[in-house]
This record gives sequence, C-alpha cells and structure tokens, in this order.
Amino acid sequence: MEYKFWEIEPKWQAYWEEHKTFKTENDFSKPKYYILDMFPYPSGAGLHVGHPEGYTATDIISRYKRMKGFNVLHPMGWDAFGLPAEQYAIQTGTHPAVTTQKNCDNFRRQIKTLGLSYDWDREINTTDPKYFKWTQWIFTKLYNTWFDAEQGKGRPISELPIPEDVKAEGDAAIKEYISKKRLAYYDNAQVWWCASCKTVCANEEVLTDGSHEKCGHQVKRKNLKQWLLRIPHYAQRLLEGLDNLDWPEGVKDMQKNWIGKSTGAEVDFKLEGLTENLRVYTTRPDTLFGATYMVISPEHPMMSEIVTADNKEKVEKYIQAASLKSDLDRTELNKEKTGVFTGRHAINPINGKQIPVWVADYVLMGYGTGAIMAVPAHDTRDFEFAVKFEIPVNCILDPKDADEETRELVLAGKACWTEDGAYINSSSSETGIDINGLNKKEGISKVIDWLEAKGIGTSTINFKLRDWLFSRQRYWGEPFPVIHWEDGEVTVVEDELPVSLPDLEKFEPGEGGESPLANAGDWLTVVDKNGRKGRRETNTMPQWAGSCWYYLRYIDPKNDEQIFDPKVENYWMPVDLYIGGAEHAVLHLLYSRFWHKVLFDLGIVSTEEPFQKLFNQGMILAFAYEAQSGAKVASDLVEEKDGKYFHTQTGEEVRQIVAKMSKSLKNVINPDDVVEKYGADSLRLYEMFMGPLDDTKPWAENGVKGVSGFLGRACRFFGNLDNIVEGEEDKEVLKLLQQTIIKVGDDIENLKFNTGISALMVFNNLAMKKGKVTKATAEIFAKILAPYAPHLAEELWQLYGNTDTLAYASWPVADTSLLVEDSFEYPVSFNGKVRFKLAMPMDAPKDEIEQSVLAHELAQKWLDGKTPKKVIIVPKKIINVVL
RNA sequence: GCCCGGAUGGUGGAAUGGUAGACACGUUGGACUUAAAAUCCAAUGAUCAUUAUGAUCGUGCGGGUUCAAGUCCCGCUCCGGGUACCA
Repeated sequence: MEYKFWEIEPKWQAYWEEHKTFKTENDFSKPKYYILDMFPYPSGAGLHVGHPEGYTATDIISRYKRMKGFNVLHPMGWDAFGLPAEQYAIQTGTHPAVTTQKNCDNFRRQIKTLGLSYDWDREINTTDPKYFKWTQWIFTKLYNTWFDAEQGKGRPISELPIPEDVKAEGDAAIKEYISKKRLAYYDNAQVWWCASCKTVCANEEVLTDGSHEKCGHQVKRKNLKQWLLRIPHYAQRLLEGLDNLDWPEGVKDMQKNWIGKSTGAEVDFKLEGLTENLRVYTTRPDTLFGATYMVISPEHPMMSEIVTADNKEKVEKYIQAASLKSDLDRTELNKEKTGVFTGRHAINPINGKQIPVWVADYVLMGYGTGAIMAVPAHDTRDFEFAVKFEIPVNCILDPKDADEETRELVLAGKACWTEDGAYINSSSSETGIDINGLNKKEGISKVIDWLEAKGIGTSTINFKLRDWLFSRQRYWGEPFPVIHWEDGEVTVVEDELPVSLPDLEKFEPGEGGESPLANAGDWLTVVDKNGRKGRRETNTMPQWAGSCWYYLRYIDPKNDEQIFDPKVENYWMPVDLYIGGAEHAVLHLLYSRFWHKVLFDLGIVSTEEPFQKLFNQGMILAFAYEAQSGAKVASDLVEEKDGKYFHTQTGEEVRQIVAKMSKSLKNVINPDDVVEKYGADSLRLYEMFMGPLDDTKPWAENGVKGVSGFLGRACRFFGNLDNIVEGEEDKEVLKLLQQTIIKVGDDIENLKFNTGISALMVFNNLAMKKGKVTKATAEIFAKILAPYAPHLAEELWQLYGNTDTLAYASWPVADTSLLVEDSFEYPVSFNGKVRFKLAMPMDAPKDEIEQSVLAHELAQKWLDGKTPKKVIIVPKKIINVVL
C-alpha cells in the first residue's frame, strides 16, 4: 500500500465526524479521564505550529486512555473575547462578532485537519451569551461572598455578621460595611492606563519597563472607579493548595513568588509631638537596635500630621514629583534613591533613641503599612539611602563567618550585611532586652516575644498579592451585570442574565476614557418600577474572566438551567491533566484557582483545586540567521553550502541561530503547509519526535521528512498483505513486540513521546528486516501506532478486515513471559573500562561468575598476571575487576 | 541582584550511579535508473595506528565521593525563562 496520506486522512476525519466517534457520554460506570488543552484565542493569523504541539500531546493521551477503557473528556473551545477583533472593528466597522466567528471557523477547520479527537459537541465560546451568562453569574457569586478569616473560607454575604456598633449607625453604615467585605467591589483605584489601548490594565499586565504587555506602549497612573476582586483573602489558601498538585516545580515557585508570603512583625513607633503612633512592618524585628531612621511612603495617610511646618513645602514638592513618575521613571531611578526629611522624629521603642522620619518613594503604600524602620547596616536599600543622605549606619550584627575584609567593613558601617551572624550592641538597660551573641533566628523570635509582651508590636504575615483589577474600558468583553442608579446605589442583577452586549455601529471609546458601551444609548439607561433612572456599567470584564472557569462548562456545555449539573461535575472533576504554555504560569492559573476555591467554598464545585496535573509544553522556535555584525538576516536570503550559510546577495557568511518565529525573519511555519506536504500524521509525529515535550526546540523541516519516511515505510510494509502471514511469529519479533508494547505505553503515561516514537521505529525496522509478520503482530502494531498516527492506524486496521473504528480497540497487553531470558551477556570491565562480553546463565552464583571471568582467555591480557583486589558483580548489570 | 531551568557527535536528541551517543536528520559510498527524484543496502563521536583488529581521548570548566559519574556533592563559566525597591 502506497502511503497516500492525502486520501487516508480526509477519509478518516470524515468517518470520525460522521460517526461521532469521539462523542463523550456521561457513563459513570467507567473510570473517567479529563484531559484539557489551554483553549486558544482565535487570532486572524490562524494556527501556528506551537498550537498543535500541546494539542497532539493531549490527543495521544486521550486516544491511549480510550483504548485503556477510560471515559475520556477531551474538549476544545475558544477564548474569543479580546482586543484584536475590537481594534479591527474600529478600523473597518466589521462587528467583532463577525471577525470572531470567522476566526473560530478557521481555527476549527485547521484543528480538524490534524485529526484531533475532540468531542465537538462540547465546543464552547466565551463570547456566546449562553456561555457568558454563567461568567456573569459567577461574578454575582463573587460579589455576594465574603471571606470568613476565622474559618478560612468564603461564605454567602447573607451570613455576614454585622457588628453592633455598625448596626447602631444605620443602614448606610451597614451597606458600607458589607461592601467592604465583598470579594468583588467597586471603588476608586490607582490603575495603570494604556493610552494606546484606551483601557486600564491589571498590575500583572504591565511589564517591568512600564509598558503594556499587549501593545508595548507606556502606561500611566490614573485614578478611576473600577471593579476589583479581593484575591488576597485567598492568598494563604492559594499558597497551601499548591502542595498537593502535580505541577512543574517551576510553576509552583512562580506562583509562590507572586503570592509573596512574608512573616515579620508590625511595630509601633512613638512620634515626638504627636499622640498617634507610626506603625511599620518589618521582617527583621531583630535589627531594631540598628534602626537609624524611618521612611514613610509618599502616599502615607499620616503624612500631613507628620510633616512639620518648616518642611511642608519641600515635602509637598517631593510628593508631587513622585506621583508624576511613570513606571519607567521609577525603574530608571531604581538605583538612585530619593527622599526628603519630614522634620519629625520618632522614638525607637527598643532603646529610646530619637531617629528622623523621612519620606521616600522606595517605600510603597501598597505593601505592609507603607512605613518602615530603616536599618542601613543590614538592608541594602536602606544602606544606599543612608549613604546618599549621610545617615548613620550602626552595625548590630557581627558577620563572624564572612571573610575578614568584608567583616571589617560591615563592623565599621561601610558595608551592608543581610546574612546571619551574632548580635552586638543589642541590649538596653532602659528597656531590659538583650540579644547580644544570639543568631538571626533566635534574635527574631526573642524580639517578637518582647514586642508582644510590651504591647508595642505583633508578629504579622504579609502577602505581595494585591487586589485584582477586574474591569476594562472595552466593548468586546463580558458586560458586568451591574446598574448604577441616579441616587448613587449600585446593584448587581442576578435574575436577568445574561446581560448581552448591545449592537453597535461604531466601536470608538466613549467620552473621557469610557468604554464604547457608553455610546449605546438604549442599552445604557434603565428605569426601575419606581421610575428611578439607572445607567448600566459600561466597563467590561478582562479576557481572564472567560478562561477562569471554561473547564467547568465543558462538563455540561448546553445546560441552560444551571452552570452545570452537579452530579456530572462530581464525576468529571478535577481535570486530570492540563497542558499548555508556561506563559500562563501565574496569571491564568492563579485566577482560575482563585475562582475555583470560591466556588468550592460556596458548594458549587466538588474539588478544592481545578487542575490536578499540569504540564507546560516548550516553545517551538525556528532557525534564523545572523550576519557578522549581529544583524538578523531573513531566511529567504540565506543559502546553505557545505554546512555553512551564506547571504545570497552579499555572499557574506552568516551564522545559524535559533530564534522565535517571526514575520520579519521569514521563518514562520504554517501547519496547513506541513499538512499539505507531509500529512497530519507526519506533523503530529514530528512535533512529538522533536524532543521532550517541555523543551524549547527549533523546527527543522528535515525532521518532518524523517518521520514522514518512517510512516511511509510502515505503510508500505504493514499495508502490504503479502507481508502479513499465517502461523507462528518469529521469536525475535515476538520478543521485541512485547518490549515495544510496554515502552510505548509507559512513554505515553510519562509524556515521553519522543522515545515512544523511537521504539515504534525500532520495531518497524526489525519487522521490515524480517520481511514478514503475523496478522496478530500487525494488528498490535496498528494499535500502538494509533495514538500517534491515528489516520494511518485506522487504515491498516481496516485493511486487516476490522469493520469498526480502532479508537476503542483495547490496548494490547504485553506477554512478559516471552521476555524471560535464561542468560545475560555481562560487560566485563577492568578498572572501570569495558574490555569484553561474557554470557552467563541468569541464575549463576557470584563465585561461579567470578571464576568464569578470571579464567576467560581475554581476561589474561588485562589481569597481566596480577591478582585482582576485588571483583564487583552486579547481577544482570555489569562485572568490574579492580586491579 | 534574587528564584528556577539548561549545556551530550556536524544537527535534533537517547541513557533506574553500571557497555555514552538509542532513534532520527545530515554526510559519504553502493544498488536501482538513460538521468534525477523516490526507494533500498552499508558506513558515520574524535584521534592514532592498522592485517582481520586494536589503543587513547571524549557528555561546558575545575575539584571531590565511588569498584564505577552525563547522572551524586562542592566551586565556577556561559545560555534560556521568571521576577524586581515587597521592608
């Protein structure tokens, strides 16, 4: 049989579609396996070769699990809200829904040509009102939930106890109190504004150079009323939940860093001339004796009381300057600390000494208490500041294990030491505390005990994680089910979902940075039954919203009554394996986990975590070329000669490098082209054969040719019935077949697809060498090839006379009795160097092996008449003679 | 700066502390062909020597543990990703 993939592949794709081969039923009697891809944003550019990498991996596992008897849930959908469709609408007037529909159709078509076994009846689309009805519904749940810190869980807002003193103040105070507890709230927020996208963005979307990750333009600070989510309430739970997840350690670390838990203490400092204390947060209460000044952030609420009249002018000037700094300025000035003295002094509670209070923008209002005690001798930032403003540096921790030069500098206050050591100058007869000689750990706990006993400090935990800015000034997103009434009341509607997007003709933003929805006249205004007028929320939700919970909707995608049927959810959740790119390590995965935990607390989902096992596929790069000057050269201007590369026009030799695929480098690979030239099975196989799934690796067309050659050989051999014979199978073939069954199965379980394919190749090579195999062998080969190259496998399966699809044929079981050997060929080494081989019976005792080795004629050369010091015999491994 | 990864032939990559380089690409030689492509067969880490054959060196660098290290430990170099005044 010639390998006509262009005929085989459409044939089987049509068969699977027609027979709904991959439709998933809720058959609770079977063990389930939920395997999920990160669903794509359907861009106008279509699929790139990075998409099929993860999709093929999950498809292989899905097909394998089905053959192993699992009920497999393997769905696909579209994360289809987003900026590009809206920008296209502004330019051309084409409604984003039209563009989105077109792009989804194209993605679906492309994905179908890859032969991926999705249950298309479960396809979802985040922009479908039937879908976002439930995104809005979850928002109302967040709004109506408060976090009970005592129980450590979210609870319905109706169960929130109202303190008596709040009750006494009346309804307005109660409302205010409740709104401060909700997980979703509407408030003034300092936000990042992107003038180019005309929208705010979350902290997470702003890169460290102050640019917007989506468009690259600089963002600015702005004060706007926005929706925010109180994700920090779940910080501890989000942190602890990571422990039991089978996730890459790197991703867990990134989430841990992002959550940023730190333990320390809050300490109150008395301020001279004021009754109110200044509270600071520090992770190093042990260094209180070394505090020589304090710093408050420019936004500190006590600023006006703290600043003395003499200093008011220069402090105000400084605050003004700091507030105008863009993020870029802040980073650029990162190394150069700025600040001014407030004129006020505080009293260090541990030794009664007077220290100055400064204001500086290296202290952030959003973290801790917005004020610090500065210990320049033992904190690098404080040290830099102190050096610049000539503030004393008092060393109180002897770095006794450091090298002598460093130690001298630290003791003299000329260098900073943040590591462990032994305290000096750390006692006070006045306050009665003495930690001299202790180490860091002992010092911290002793000082905290002392602070708590004196009532001037408490041990405290802080997180870096901030409230999540959850609204955007865009059209193409989920509308908030929210109405702002003329009397100032804000209501969240729950009973008329979905709140659909109005049809617009124009998609330009509204006045003053409002979303385009501000122009939607009829839609915008509402009137209640009492004639009160209201205005709908014009912000929309960020793209994260739809992707936060989509895995739950696949479970019961057509349910109009409920978000899903709990019985079905209970069966399918959690997701057993989730594969996608590492770029979502923090944002998407953290946000999803947060929503999921809230839904869990409310009893809506049955598991605490959504994704049991996570795996990141690596990026697929491409070869590119670089001239001697370092300038990149487009791939179509490069020719190869004798393994070297030359510029076709200048003749200059260029260097081959590995880079991201980009239009400018002309090295973008389009999966459609690969499918057309080599077939989907070859594309699938090559993407898996390139290397470990989680590695970044360059695309090489010759590699596709290689695996395509393998499929061609397999097809010509196993597809030729002349080679398929009756009778007993050859012993060598039979043995290798058992080994291959085991290897291919194990490698799929462990996501080591490259070596699994290699095993299939090895088996094919042997079968071809033998020239014939039995039908039983051929059928097993078709089965174990099926997850990787399903089209070819189905074709072979049918050729052998099977009338049903191979998709649910049972995975073969290896007969391990065929693998039992009666002898083992030992490599015999002398002083670690292998010199010859020696076959010994499997159960030969060690002394017999030793005798045989030493008596062996080849051994004499290496023994050279000497008596070995030792003979190491590792059964079924190796023999080492030590001379 | 800090936190994670990684470094193996000409190339992509294999190797529970136990024969380094599976499998594939590329290259070379051969078969088939008028020829090319396709296909098939063989060789292919480097160096030295050669009569089949053999020896030496080899997993980024320097040390160490071990009978035995690509693999474990210590100290570096380079590359990739994340993060950044979080007190």
